[in-house]
Amino acid sequence: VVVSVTNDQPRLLVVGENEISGGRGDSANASLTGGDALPYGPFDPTQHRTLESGLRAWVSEQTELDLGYVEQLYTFGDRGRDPRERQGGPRLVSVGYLALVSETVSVPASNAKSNATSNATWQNWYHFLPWEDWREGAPLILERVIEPHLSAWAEEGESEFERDTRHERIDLAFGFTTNSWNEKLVLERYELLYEAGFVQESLRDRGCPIALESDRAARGRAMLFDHRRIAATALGRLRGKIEYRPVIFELMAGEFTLLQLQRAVEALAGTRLHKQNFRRLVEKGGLVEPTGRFESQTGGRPAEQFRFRRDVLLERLAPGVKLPGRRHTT
Amino acid sequence: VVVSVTNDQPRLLVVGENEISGGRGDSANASLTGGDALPYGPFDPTQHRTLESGLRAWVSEQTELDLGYVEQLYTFGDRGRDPRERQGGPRLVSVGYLALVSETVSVPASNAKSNATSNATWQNWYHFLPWEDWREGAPLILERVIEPHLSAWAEEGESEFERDTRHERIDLAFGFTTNSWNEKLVLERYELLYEAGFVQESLRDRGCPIALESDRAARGRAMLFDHRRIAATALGRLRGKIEYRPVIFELMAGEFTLLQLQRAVEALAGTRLHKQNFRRLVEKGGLVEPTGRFESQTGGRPAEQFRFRRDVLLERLAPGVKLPGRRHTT
DNA sequence: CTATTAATACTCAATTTGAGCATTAATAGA
DNA sequence: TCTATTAATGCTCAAATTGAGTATTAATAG
Repeated sequence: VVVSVTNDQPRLLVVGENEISGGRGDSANASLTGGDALPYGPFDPTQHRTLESGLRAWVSEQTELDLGYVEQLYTFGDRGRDPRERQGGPRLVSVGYLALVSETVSVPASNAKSNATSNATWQNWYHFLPWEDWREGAPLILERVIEPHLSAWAEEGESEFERDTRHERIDLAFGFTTNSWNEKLVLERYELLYEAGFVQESLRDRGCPIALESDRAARGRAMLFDHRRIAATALGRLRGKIEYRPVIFELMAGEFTLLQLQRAVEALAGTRLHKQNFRRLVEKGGLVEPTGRFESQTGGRPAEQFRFRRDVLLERLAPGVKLPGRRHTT
Repeated sequence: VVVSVTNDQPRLLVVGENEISGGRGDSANASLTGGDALPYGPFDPTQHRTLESGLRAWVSEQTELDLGYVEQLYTFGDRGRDPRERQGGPRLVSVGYLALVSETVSVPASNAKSNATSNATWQNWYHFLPWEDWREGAPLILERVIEPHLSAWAEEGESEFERDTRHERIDLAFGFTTNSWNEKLVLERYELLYEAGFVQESLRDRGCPIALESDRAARGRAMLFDHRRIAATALGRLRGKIEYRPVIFELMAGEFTLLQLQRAVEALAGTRLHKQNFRRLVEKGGLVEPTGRFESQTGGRPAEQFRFRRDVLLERLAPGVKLPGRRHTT
């Protein structure tokens, strides 16, 4: 999951429209077009000393990108991840990694090195998980489309216990009745939507041939295999990590204004923050130092430019950027 | 990494003294006895739908234990994890899991089901990582043995830059000069000790035949392969998780006094806590409810017994047990 | 010259945290 | 029975952190 932030949007490196080769004319045929895919590839143990070095080599082979920060995300090994298993394909186990790429480095990856299969592009993360972006307030689709769908699904439960459990899970993840949104529960929300048959992948994986045509925007774009689940795992993890490690700076250019920094955090967190308090935390935390230069194309008063104080990584356990109370006011 | 807490000690399920079959009479021979091992086994994709279900089945096959809480830890795939690779053995990739077992359930696993290879026992976690237990104050070995060893190693760096970097890493992880201990940096500390040649595994992996006889207690018990690193990963992860998820209750019996709960947290965190503040946090967090029963074998005033309020898991995102300031006073 | 967009400085109340004192209720041993 | 000991439990208080502003300053676009 290769991430960057440009134009105040979180972006994912995506290798477009994949064809799954495999089944020939059987019922699973409807699912052969997997949609966008996360970049993935085989690991060759004879070539690479570690999983991470294999990943880095593979990415720089496929794209122009040089990954900076990389961390292991999760290992996915459920049966049926790759529908070709049904046609006797091998059981794939994928070790997912999260990689952060700085804004300046992020060359559009389409100029891949002489590799026909690689047509990678940067896509807005929220195209795949549209309900996760609360920066302009609660997304309308939540109340209009998602809540009714999930409620109906909860009521379909066999037993009263199951119905109750479903309602509780929904409420915890989406906060409909408590009116509270926890931006970190990305995976929990995706899993509910998958179970409830709201996202295309769940129908596809059940071998259901019908594509969901209504509310396409609300359902988000489908991805190959379980890649959308992996993308959700990554977003949840990153939203958590931002708060306790200074990973946000891996996504910034070398110099930035505090508002630019705030916008990047907001883009990933999917919420707006209180500006003054955000500054207080960042500056008090000793995470940045002023460069003395000013950015004057701000459209307002020029903002001082800052850089990340890399030394804090050594001085102490650098704390990351707390989300200072999601802004409820101006 | 199967964990429980008994008698105020964190314990690990360990399958004793493993013989690594493989090399015959070459220089690597000295390393053939791997020491204690974490329970591990193969994953059979034809038998199991998910990695986790494979793990559960395998553990209940090998031991009497029924795992409760299970979470994926990390996937280990570095070259050389298994020294038999050098003799043409396969490259192993291990998906590590952390499992928590409640005190009452934790039948000593030695009565394994008709399985000759399994002679599992519960071992004190700190036998393997003795420098991590600060409950009786800073371990003496830190100042007496570890600090000198690490300093010497730092000074052996080739360049000034490398020496500086080493000193800074040491200081961040162990807090020698800042006099601050971050209990979560377990893996960072283990890695430094490994790099510095302090733990037996690092000499073993370099093919060095000499066993470290001096300061055996300070070095902790060695484990098979990279299992001690895995154990360190698990301890760091668990110490973090306790604070933001109510996982500690997975390790408790159904009913417990608040002091018992505190002792369990302290056992894992490796620090002492301020009793009154601990109670305040637990009770205010709504994590427990009184049963009305009292435990009178406390040696003092009888303590009320509590149970975990499982409902909090559904009501809201239950917060876990913050470590209320490591106690500096009485 | 003015409206607009931000940056930046400062305030203030509510909460949370760290540390401790005091009181109560049992048990073990003299 | 009396006393020392071990804990549980109740309560206080100051310091630090957080949430939510107000006010002021400095640019640009039209």
